[in-house]
Amino acid sequence: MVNVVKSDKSKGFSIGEVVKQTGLSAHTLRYYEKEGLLPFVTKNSSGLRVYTTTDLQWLSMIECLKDSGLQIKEIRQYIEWFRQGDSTLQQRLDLFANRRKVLEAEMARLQVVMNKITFKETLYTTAIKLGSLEAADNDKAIQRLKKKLFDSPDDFDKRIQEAG
Amino acid sequence: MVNVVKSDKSKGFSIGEVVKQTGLSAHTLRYYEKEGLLPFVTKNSSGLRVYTTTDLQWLSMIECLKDSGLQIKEIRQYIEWFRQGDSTLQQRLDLFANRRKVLEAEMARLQVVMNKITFKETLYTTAIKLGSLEAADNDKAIQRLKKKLFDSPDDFDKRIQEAG
DNA sequence: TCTTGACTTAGAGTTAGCTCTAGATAGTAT
DNA sequence: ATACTATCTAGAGCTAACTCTAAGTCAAGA
Repeated sequence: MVNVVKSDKSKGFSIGEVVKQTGLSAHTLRYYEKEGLLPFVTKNSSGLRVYTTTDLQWLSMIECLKDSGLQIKEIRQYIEWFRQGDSTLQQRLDLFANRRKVLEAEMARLQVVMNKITFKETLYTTAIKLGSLEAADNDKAIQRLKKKLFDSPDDFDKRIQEAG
Repeated sequence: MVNVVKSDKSKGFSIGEVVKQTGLSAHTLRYYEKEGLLPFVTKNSSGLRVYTTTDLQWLSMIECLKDSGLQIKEIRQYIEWFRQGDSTLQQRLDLFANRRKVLEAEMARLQVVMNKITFKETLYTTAIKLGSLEAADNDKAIQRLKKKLFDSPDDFDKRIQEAG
């Protein structure tokens, strides 16, 4: 009934099997390959792609690098460095060190946004309780919270309060 | 020498002044307006935009919502709710509550990525010290660290190790 | 043999969020 | 008067990362 492309597990996986394992679409897998992210994928005598366990490991690494905010072309650069061997260890270390710094900055940024959003959540909860946004804005507890959260010397909000 | 458009501070700011204050480009400010994010901006008798302090407050709010991951059309929706008054308090509260959940998930995700990147940084530091990536991979301390970080039951990396 | 379904390719289309261009106007400086 | 600068509009162009289309190949099942 079901027509499954068998790709002889000892030799690797078909693109359909990789789709199931990774959740990526076949389109995306071919796109990644065209962009140089999967330089190890081979084809069988019929022209079908055969993915090895190493290719799946690379897809996992690509996912990690993407999640860290790297662009496709930067991931390709990393893979090229990998293929060049130990002479590029320093470049790759630099890339990871830079990623860590970017991630740290991003997490700090998100924490600032989180504080603002949480304040708004409190503000609107109070507004619903009191019946209007204006009443909540004039609420003493809300004003104290706002002062506590945003009246630090270098916060932009000290000068320009957010609307809404 | 310098030709500054004077927009009578008591009545507001020119687009050039807003560019300086916000760091956004004039193109972007007009684009936001076209997309419905600045429905309060008026024009003077010459057809030039005049921004008020309220508009600057909205730009600050827009920045916050964008930073929280909201799309432009979702921000427009929020602004429409705001203009509709207290009858939409619940929708706005829901939006903020949802934002907080999304931000929490995003921060958790970033922490996972951070662990992986930090491991890679340690791995490559060791590789440079030992002279090759293979030597670092075989290093006992590295293997212990890898086991400690990634051998939890539901980590994908338990089954598919990352390459590179 | 015919059909089905998974695969192949080259290349076009999509989306978000800008970013820029061209040509016009209005006010200021020399 | 002339030049300069800031602004205006409509609409085209750009980038990243997909996402899809059309037309074709290939192997297995009824």
